[in-house]
Amino acid sequence: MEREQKNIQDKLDEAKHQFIGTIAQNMGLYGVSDTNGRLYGTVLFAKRPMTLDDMSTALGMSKMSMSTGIRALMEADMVERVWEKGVRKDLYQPNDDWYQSFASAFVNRWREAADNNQKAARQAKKDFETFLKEADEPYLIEVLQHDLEKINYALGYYEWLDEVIRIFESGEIFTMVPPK
Amino acid sequence: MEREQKNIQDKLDEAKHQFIGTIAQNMGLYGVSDTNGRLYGTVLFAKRPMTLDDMSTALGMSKMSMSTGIRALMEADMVERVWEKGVRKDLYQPNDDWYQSFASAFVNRWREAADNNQKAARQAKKDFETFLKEADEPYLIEVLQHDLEKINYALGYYEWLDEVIRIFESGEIFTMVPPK
DNA sequence: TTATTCATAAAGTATATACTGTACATAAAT
DNA sequence: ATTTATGTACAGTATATACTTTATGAATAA
Repeated sequence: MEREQKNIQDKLDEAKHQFIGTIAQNMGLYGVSDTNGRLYGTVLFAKRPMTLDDMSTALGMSKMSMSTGIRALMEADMVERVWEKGVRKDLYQPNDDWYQSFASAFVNRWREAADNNQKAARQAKKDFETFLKEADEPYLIEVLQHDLEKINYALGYYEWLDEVIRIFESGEIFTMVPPK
Repeated sequence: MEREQKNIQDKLDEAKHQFIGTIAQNMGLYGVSDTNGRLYGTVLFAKRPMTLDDMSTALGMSKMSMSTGIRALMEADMVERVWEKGVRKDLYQPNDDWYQSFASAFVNRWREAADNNQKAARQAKKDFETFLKEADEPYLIEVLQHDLEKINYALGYYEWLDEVIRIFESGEIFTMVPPK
């Protein structure tokens, strides 16, 4: 019987390992590397908050990697540091609001890019319009009009994108598609 | 006057270069590398469809890079090959439905990941439940229940994510947030 | 058929990224 | 005050990625 329980334990570890491997593989979408994904999975299934040394032995990797990895996960708000009486080492546990993590990952990635692009497009539009006033060679004028069309299209798109991002940013997405 | 027009042309090129640089920088979000982003920008503003040689001289990079770059952009549906009578070389022009590109980029990235994760979670749940039936050591049972909670949470999340992706996939997003 | 032009494959090189081991600074424990 | 434990900076190494040059195969033109 002892033997059999041991087998279950092994099989459980194997099943968890499998699952963690899969989600880690896809965690690049959240801006988290493969290895840090496995790190997150390990912390996620731990029954208790883990220390860097725990993680190091669990994954068979250097403590330094755990240190930098956990920092990345903290910045992505995927783990949090907790304090426990009498424990000197830093302890980490999963911050497992995946819905919020998704929204944050999405917004963080797109917000800055969208803003930069919009700003650049506005500047380009201003420039092009100035050039158009100065130009009098037909070919150049034609080119400028063509370019302005492109820019105006881009500006419309950025407005739209801005609105889409805002839906995730404000949490409005959670009323449109309610969490389960 | 000729001199002045030349100046405008230069300034225009500079302004375009600036804009292209900015959008290229952020195009990583679409799964497109920096350089391929500039390549797209170049094709976008070209007055006529471009050949690989055109691009090569425009960007000062090897033709081979243009070849692989343009293939990546084709796969991302950002450029298309066009045919012109009497022209032997392949010609490419921008496929500039940015709204659709955004939706595709989003869906392509998340759909497969979400499906994989969901599948893995279902499998894990099945495994865990089997183990739970077999187990009779209290500690092990406790661990299994803890793990099952995590998995059930994950499954709920994947359902939600699936629905979010579906909104972009089906184009429903365009009625929720109409293009400008 | 032969010659030429074009796109791409293969191999090589340079640059960036991820990980490790060692060493150090900080803070708790004695 | 001294020692010990803990997290992180730094430097070095290995692996992956991006780009170029050279070579090859396919298709058109002569």
